[in-house]
Amino acid sequence: MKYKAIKGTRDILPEEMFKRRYIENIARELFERWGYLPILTPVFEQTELFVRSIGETTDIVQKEMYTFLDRKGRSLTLRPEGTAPVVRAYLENNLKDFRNPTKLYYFMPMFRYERPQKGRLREFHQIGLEVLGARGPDIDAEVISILATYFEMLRISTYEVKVNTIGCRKCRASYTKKLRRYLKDSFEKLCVDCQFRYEANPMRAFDCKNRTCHSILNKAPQITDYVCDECQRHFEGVKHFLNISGTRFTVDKRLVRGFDYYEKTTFEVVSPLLGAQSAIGAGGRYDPLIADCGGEETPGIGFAIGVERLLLQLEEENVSLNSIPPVDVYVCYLGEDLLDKALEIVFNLRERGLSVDIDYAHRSLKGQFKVADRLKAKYVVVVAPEEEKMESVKVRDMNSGEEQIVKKEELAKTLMEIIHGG
RNA sequence: GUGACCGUAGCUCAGUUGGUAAGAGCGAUGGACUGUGGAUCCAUAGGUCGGGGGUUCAAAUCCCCUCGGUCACCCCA
Repeated sequence: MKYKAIKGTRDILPEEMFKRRYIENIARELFERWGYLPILTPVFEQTELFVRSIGETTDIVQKEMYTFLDRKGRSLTLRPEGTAPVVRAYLENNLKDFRNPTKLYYFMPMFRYERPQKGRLREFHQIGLEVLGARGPDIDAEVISILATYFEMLRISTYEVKVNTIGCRKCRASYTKKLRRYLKDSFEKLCVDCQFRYEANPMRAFDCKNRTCHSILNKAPQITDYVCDECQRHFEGVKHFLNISGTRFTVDKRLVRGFDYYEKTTFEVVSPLLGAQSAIGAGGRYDPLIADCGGEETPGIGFAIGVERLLLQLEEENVSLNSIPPVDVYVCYLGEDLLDKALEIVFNLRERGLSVDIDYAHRSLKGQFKVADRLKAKYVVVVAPEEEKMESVKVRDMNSGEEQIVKKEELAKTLMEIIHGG
């Protein structure tokens, strides 16, 4: 084979497409019931949008973006995440005048140049949701609880919702000083990554899995103990409203997000079943982002779910999803000269709304039945000379094996009745 | 970007110390059953042994490079 799907990408074949459509449909149904509307943004954007929103020093911007020049030398980037594009679209289209707050959801592919592993691809898909223009902790709780509700609707049970606050820019600045002061004494013991983080963003050290770092950070001052009064009140509010909504969650003081635009509330849904890439969904509040993108001061919050990880989780939990649906009727014909008659029936039944198929590979009758079986056909209609003489066909119930002769003029009605009516 | 393991038919795999082993099962197609599927039996098709180079009389097998996969680090959905 000459060509292959490029590293970290894959084809999504029919069987998986139906599973994806199922989880997508559940998301649509749920999100729209809660007042969220769909949006789709272009796969690429000006590189600058991502650099400024996600943050110059983040891994995504520094080494994971698919960035290229177009034919006029403009730098473009395949979107690595959904929030910045949605914010851009919100501002560009003045969506605040359409609905305020603006509640949106999306289902889009994302691109990151990473080394593929379980639950991590270079092209992957996210189901995401954003609320622009709502400031209070009540909306934070709504966003987190819709995420949890979604998992419940999918019958996922082995997961945990973690919630934290990372403070706003003001309180984070003073906290960062305190954290640096604490880390200074053990600086030599930190791993090289954390030594780098010490300067760039010391809070990220809480994510470090290095044992030494982990134990050092265990005794470090916690952001939750140092946030300003407003952030503290906000966080208490989030927990309060989460309790009202009946959402189960745990507070994880080590939960830090990787994008610069987050502040205050952060949250994550993790599963113990997925290996190293355990976050199925995650998000947070990003109040500074909209102003950073050139809009007026507007609060925002949202999350994204990794579709491939969600599918892995469903697999791990043995949740059975409908895949390729069976056909209602498979039409067989005995002899080439009855093809015309068979096709008339096929078109007629399709017009009535039944899913109908026929053999185009000129198989023997037995071969046609085998195909019917493989397609899980509920009924087979046989067009054959003997019945044709009586303007009739034979109808076989593929489950029971029972057969009956049916007048052609009554065929559609009869089939509609036994398939839908019964 | 780093490391470990792994690439043989559409799928799952077997292939001995390098020496007629290019093989099995499943699947596909056809037949036994000339008008009937899900069972059985038979037959057929399908492979540059991931790719390239090297060692050798001889390479799926040994060596090097490369591409890809898997998992972990890292990062994150």
